[in-house]
Amino acid sequence: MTSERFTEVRGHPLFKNISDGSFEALARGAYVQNFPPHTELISEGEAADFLHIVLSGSVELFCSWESRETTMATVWPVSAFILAATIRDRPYLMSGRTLGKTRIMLVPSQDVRAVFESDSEFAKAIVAELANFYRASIKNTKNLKLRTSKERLANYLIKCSRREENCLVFELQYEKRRLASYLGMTPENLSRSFNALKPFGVQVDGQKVRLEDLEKLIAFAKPTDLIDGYE
Amino acid sequence: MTSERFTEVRGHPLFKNISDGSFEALARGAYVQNFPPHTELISEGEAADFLHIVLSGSVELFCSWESRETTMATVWPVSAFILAATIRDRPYLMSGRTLGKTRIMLVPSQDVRAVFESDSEFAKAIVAELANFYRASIKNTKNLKLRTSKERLANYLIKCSRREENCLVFELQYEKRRLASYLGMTPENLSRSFNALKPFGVQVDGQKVRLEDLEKLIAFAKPTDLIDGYE
DNA sequence: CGTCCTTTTGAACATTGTCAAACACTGTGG
DNA sequence: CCACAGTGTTTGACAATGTTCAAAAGGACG
Repeated sequence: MTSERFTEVRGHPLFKNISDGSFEALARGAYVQNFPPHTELISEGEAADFLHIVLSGSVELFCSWESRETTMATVWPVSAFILAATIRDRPYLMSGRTLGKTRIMLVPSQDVRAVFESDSEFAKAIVAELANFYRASIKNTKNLKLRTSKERLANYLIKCSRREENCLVFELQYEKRRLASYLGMTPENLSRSFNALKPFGVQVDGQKVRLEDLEKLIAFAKPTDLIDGYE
Repeated sequence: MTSERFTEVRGHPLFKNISDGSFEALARGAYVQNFPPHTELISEGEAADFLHIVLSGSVELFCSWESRETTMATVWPVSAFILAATIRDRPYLMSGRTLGKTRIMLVPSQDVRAVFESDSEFAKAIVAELANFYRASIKNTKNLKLRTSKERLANYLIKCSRREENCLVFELQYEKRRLASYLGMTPENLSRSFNALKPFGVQVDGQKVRLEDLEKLIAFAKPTDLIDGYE
């Protein structure tokens, strides 16, 4: 039974409500591959031949232009990426590389498009997923255009804390240089921004972060669901 | 015959392939309204009660946070906006105001969601639309994070020229203060950026722009479809 | 002709980026 | 176990970029 091969992804919002037949059709041409750290999986400009789904590890999505580079997002399990390029049969707009050792499920784009045409439950799930992606991207733009780098960092830290039930001590999920790039600044500037947040109770030691006065930090950062909400 | 009321939008990608019955269902509760210039149609945070479609005039989408404001996009006829909020039944992430005198078609969100559930052609059209919006937003983020303000302006001008069959003389479509905000800078900085582009053949007089050396400007701006493409 | 608004210009300032060096951390190989 | 290279982080001095404030110039419109 083919559909039992990919139980890990069956519960993902994209596949939860589709028929067994549709899932079979997707699973038939799909395969799972293991990648070592720092492997470039896709490059911007390439044809979108496969829908990628991260099963374990993580993938950094980044973009380049004229020898500059910026981190756009990090994808954690279990999530799909480059869905829009796949469904529209357009070239990737972002490149992707593994951070740690990473397991990826690859589904041929033509199969995704075929099932999209035939299974309206799948089409609906794709609409929900794309709408969420779009709204996340709009929030990101607001964050970039309306806030200074210090404010972006403060709100990022609050978001980390919220994600772990408002825990006041946590580890940064990835290197500071990547975090800096994600937040739209240089590593040097990130380092200085951390220092500038000390008066608001932000303590950093390596990857460990302690928020000693969340109230004060929130008063400074002024987070709002319209920018910082998970949806 | 209800469906003959809204012939202007029948050819829009969202509605082109849907059944007459579906179009009727959308048209039944829909209405068209005229708005004077500078009228706020929607405010971020509000419930998305209607899908908006610009029939004539134009609408500025903008966002605010802590007394700062930024222009996110301008919507021209015939285009829908805030589709993602409508379909997901979430609050608006952006506010919208008319620029000139503007005619808007308003379709109740619940009708949009109902037809989305019943008509798979409509669902497919929505997928295409959302995917395009998402990719446009990613391109916008790349533009903001990878380029300086001068480079953003140069590429914007090239895009204007391209839109009019590479015409070297054209008018800016809206005020410079809005353009500045859209490009992520202050009006003062925009003014200086225009001056800084003079060596590349950029001549500005009021709203009129002349590109006297497109080759040179392109050599400076280095446009790419992966950021500047219309799709 | 004035009034209001936008745009431009200038100067001071703030923020962010660049470059170079020091430092810390990690893992390797002797 | 230590020396060492390689990488990432922090710091300082400086440069570039972008913002703010104030004022002048230009346009639109009654």
